[in-house]
Amino acid sequence: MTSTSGAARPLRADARRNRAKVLQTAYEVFAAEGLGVPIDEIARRAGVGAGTVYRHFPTKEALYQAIVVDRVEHLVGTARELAESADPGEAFFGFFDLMTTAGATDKGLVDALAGEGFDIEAAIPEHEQAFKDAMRELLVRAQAAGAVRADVTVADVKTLMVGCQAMQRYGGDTAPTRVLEVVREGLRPAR
Amino acid sequence: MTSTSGAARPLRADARRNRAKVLQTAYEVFAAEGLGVPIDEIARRAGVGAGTVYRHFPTKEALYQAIVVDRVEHLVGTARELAESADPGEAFFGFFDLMTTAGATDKGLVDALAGEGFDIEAAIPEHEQAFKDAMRELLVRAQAAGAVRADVTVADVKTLMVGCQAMQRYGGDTAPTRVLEVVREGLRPAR
DNA sequence: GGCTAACCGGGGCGCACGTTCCGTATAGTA
DNA sequence: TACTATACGGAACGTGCGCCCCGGTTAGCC
Repeated sequence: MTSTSGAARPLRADARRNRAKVLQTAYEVFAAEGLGVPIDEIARRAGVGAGTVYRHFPTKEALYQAIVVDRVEHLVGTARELAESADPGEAFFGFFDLMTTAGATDKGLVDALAGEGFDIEAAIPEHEQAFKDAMRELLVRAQAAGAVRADVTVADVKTLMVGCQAMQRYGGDTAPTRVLEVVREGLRPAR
Repeated sequence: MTSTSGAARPLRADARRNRAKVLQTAYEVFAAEGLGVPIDEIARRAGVGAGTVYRHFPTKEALYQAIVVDRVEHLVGTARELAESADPGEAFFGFFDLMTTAGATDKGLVDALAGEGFDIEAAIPEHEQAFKDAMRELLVRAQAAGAVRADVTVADVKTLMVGCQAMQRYGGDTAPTRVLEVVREGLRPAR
């Protein structure tokens, strides 16, 4: 939840407060209801005017870009921590679960990953890259340990994650446990 | 691509022609670009006025409901044919492929299944039911033949299909073959 | 050919949403 | 306390889209 870039003059106290409130509110609302929520609504829930939102984030896309970047950075951090852990297979599947769970709780992230509303890869290529790198680490280790089939690529895994997130979001009547279990099983080496 | 219900007075020739043109155009456009395309655009491409579209389909939702119903009926028919076929496992996975392929070529269907824009289950419960019944037939036979793990339900399979469609639609850089292969593998009985 | 009911087109209404503008309030400073 | 740069709020604007309406046209029938 930090700033966008280069150090401009320090914000006035009220401005910094409002910026934080907007960011926090937007994070919660987007996570709960997806990227379709109007700016006015976010402003209202944050207790500020719409103009204030636009002063801090020149465009709606800039707003959830800030949020998604933060989210992705966290995920990358977690992935790196997991890569240190003992069991490569456990680490990989732990991260896989984390990502799919994130999809269940954060509708905004799913929208973003699915390109619903804006295009991550084009908007923040370096974060996309960092994410892929972290995941590659987990993947190759798990594959070397024989926990994951050798022929899947990082792109495959990412695609599978998106699919699993869609399942979580969609499958209302299904317990998510079993469908995720199916995908995990499919990722294991052939019998 | 038939009518909605009860036999009203037969349509005039030009009306029937226009209705067909709209339906055909809408089918193609929705499939190619999803349900987000404006009615005016469909009217334009069909070579009619927007008013004409609304005379035949009182609402945008009614329009793609007509299309989705038609699509689902076809799929159910195919599922029943497959259920007759020799190898239950082949039949099941053949249908699974068919559904995921449908997702790749028909963006509108994916939107509809995912509840993006409207809710199938609420709108056309009897078709939803027929779809589930046909799929159950395929599933239990495949399970009895030991081709599919015994603990997955019809709802699970449907959820997995939606997920696979999302993968197709999303995974631009990935060859869809491998990710679908992973899911299929996961559906097989435990080793 | 003439008559009427059915149908057509496309302009227009209402609403939602992203974005901008400007008069007002306030934090920071001397 | 007085002064100013900075920030605030929310009314207002433009656009896009679903949907309706009405003057003109045409199919079907005598």
